[in-house]
Amino acid sequence: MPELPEVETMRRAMAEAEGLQFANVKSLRCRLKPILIQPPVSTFRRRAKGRLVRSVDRAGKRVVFRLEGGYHIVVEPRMTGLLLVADPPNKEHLRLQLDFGRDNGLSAWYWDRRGLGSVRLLNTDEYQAQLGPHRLGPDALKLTREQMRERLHKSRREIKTALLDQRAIAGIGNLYASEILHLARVHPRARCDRVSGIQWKRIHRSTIEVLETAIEYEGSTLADGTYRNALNSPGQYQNRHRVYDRAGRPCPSCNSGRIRRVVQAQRSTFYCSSCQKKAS
DNA sequence: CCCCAGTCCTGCGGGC
DNA sequence: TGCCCGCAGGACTGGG
Repeated sequence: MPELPEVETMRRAMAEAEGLQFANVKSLRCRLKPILIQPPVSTFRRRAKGRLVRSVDRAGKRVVFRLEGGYHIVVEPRMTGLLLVADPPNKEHLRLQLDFGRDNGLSAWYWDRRGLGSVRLLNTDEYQAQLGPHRLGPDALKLTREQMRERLHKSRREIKTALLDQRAIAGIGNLYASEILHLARVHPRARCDRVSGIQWKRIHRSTIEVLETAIEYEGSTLADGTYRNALNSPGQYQNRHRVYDRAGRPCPSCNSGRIRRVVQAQRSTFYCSSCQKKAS
């Protein structure tokens, strides 16, 4: 499930397109229900063709190709989407081909098993409306400790649920929220308005630490094997998971507590009840 | 403001 | 062995 580290890994592979012209988009339709492509491929191609790729950025959990003329190609992988430059895990879930430049250019494929993701071409206004600051908060790797506290500390929500709110902070998903709170030794059910200053400091530091390390390891590939980097190789951060999907096993920090699984906002949360506290 | 359940979609694995 | 059902959780929506 691509979160910030996985999407950042995709972005780095796609950065090869910087300085090239967008050349073509092709639909590789499989028999499955098609993903959302907006506008339809022929219009997409006509509007984007020949435009220079000024930069390849990340907006939370989306890869954004910024084209000249104010256009943006926004790739949103959601649960099972991948951007590849090599052979895909299989052919039947290939959805789209994106070509940049000429002979020595870049061809990228969008692959998506469940098909919940999307690829969209947005103009400036559409981009602002759909991914502007009122829809997407500051990036989890860029905001300061004080910004993080300021954006969350008045809320009565539980901290784990609040970390998933992309309007508050962009990029953290279900897996890394558990990992961050375990490293920070903060209970996932702690109410934001009862989290102490020292705990905010630890949450902020842990956010940077977990996400940066996960990027170094090129993200997490879980047991279902879905996530791959652009060369179709698995990530390695799953080998460093502290709590995620490890219910019943001993806590890697205190070694005495067992990792528990609970459900918050219809999602699994993993934590250690002996080292993660609601207040301090 | 916030919470919850439902929606999209496919493949896997548990249970019988 | 085979089939069905529930679950995985990204983002979003509508109702309370």
